[in-house]
Amino acid sequence: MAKRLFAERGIKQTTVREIGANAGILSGSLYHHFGSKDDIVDDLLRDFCSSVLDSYRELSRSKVAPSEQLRMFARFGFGLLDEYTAEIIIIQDDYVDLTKFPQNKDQRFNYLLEFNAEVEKHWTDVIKSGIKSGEFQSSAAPRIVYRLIRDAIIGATRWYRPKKGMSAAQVADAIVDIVLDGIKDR
Amino acid sequence: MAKRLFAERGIKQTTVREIGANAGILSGSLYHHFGSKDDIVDDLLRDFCSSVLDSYRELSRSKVAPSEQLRMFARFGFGLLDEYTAEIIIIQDDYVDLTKFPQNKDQRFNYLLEFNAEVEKHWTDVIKSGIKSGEFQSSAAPRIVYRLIRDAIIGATRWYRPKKGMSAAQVADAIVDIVLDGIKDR
DNA sequence: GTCTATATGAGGATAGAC
DNA sequence: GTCTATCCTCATATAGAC
Repeated sequence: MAKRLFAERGIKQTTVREIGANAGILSGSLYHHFGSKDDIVDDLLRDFCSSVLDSYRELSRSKVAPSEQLRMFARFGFGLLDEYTAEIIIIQDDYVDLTKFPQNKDQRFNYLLEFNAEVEKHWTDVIKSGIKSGEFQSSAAPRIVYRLIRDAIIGATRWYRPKKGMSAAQVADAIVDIVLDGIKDR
Repeated sequence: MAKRLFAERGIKQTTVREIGANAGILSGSLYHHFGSKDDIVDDLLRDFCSSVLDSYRELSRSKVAPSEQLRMFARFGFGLLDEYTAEIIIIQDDYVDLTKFPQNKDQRFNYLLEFNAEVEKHWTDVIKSGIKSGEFQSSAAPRIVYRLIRDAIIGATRWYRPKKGMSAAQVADAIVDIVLDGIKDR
C-alpha cells in the first residue's frame, strides 16, 4: 500500500517509482490506475476522513456523562492507531503542504480543514458540557484539554505499535485517567 | 534565516535556491559560506541541542520537590517555543530522515538520538523520584507522563504564537496543573 | 494492464569570471 | 563574496508497443 510509504517518508519524498515497485509494477503502469500522484493521496484520505467523522457523529449521539464521553472519544482516537496509523501520520505531517498551493490546487484537499475543525468541535463540545454540568472544573480550557489528548494520540504514532506492549485502549485509559483527574471538580 | 524555511517546509523540500533568495544572494554564492546543505542544518541543530542539554543539566541540579521540578521542566520546555520553535519543529519533523541513511551518512546527525535520550532521562528521573518519595501515584508511568507533556509541547508548535494569547509559561502551567493533579497521590 | 522510452522540469553542487 | 553558466541526477508524467 502506498499509504505506508507516504507515512514513512512523506508524500513529496515518496516517488511514483517506489509506489509502483511496492505494488509490483513500474511507475508508468501506475498511471493506468490513477490520474496523478495526488489522486492516490486523495483516495486514501477522503475515505479515512469521512469514516472518522461518521464515527464521531455516532459517538456524540450517545447520552452518557461527559467524563465517559471523553473516555469513549479517547479510546476511539487511540484505537485508530491500530488500523489507521498511516492516515494519521500523513494528515499531520503533510497537512500544511496539502492545504496550501500548489499541492492544494483547486482546493481539492480543503476537506482536511473541515475535518480538523469538526473533530475539534466534537471534543470541545463534550468538555464544555462537562463544565456546564459541574463535572469538570470551570478552569479546564476546552481547547487546551482537547489539544493535550489529540497531541498525545499524534505523538503515539511515533512509539505505539499494535500488538506490542500496551493496547491502544490501555494507552487511552492511562492518558484519560491523568487528564480526567486533572480536570474533575471536587 | 534558513531555519524558518526548514521549519515551514521541511529540510528536503527547502531548496538551496530558496535559502539563497531568503538571504538575498543566489544559490551558488551559498557555497562560499557552507560546504553543503546538510552543513547548514548541522550548524543550526548542534547549537540548539547542546544549549538545551546544558539547561536541563542545570535545572536537574536544583533540589526542589519533584512536582516543582516538573513544573520547571515544563516551563522551560514550553519557553523554548518563544525562541526556538523552528529548531523544535525541524528536529521533530525531520528526525527520521536525519537519523537515517543517506541523510545521516557518516552518522553526522547521531547526536540527535543522544539528545532525545538524555532529555527523556531528565524527565523520567524526576517522575520516578516523585513516585519514590510518595508525591506521585505509583501508577504514574514515567514514560507516559513524559510523553504526554513532550507531545503537548511539540503539538503547541502548531498553534502557539509568542506574544499572542497565552504566554508559554501560562500554557505550561495549564498543562502541568492538569497532569500534576492527575498523578498526585492523595 | 504492463512494458520501454522519453519529454520536461527541478534539485544540489561546481567552475570560473568579476 | 557574488555572479553566470552548467553538470548531473532524479522527479512526474506521457506515448505507444506488446
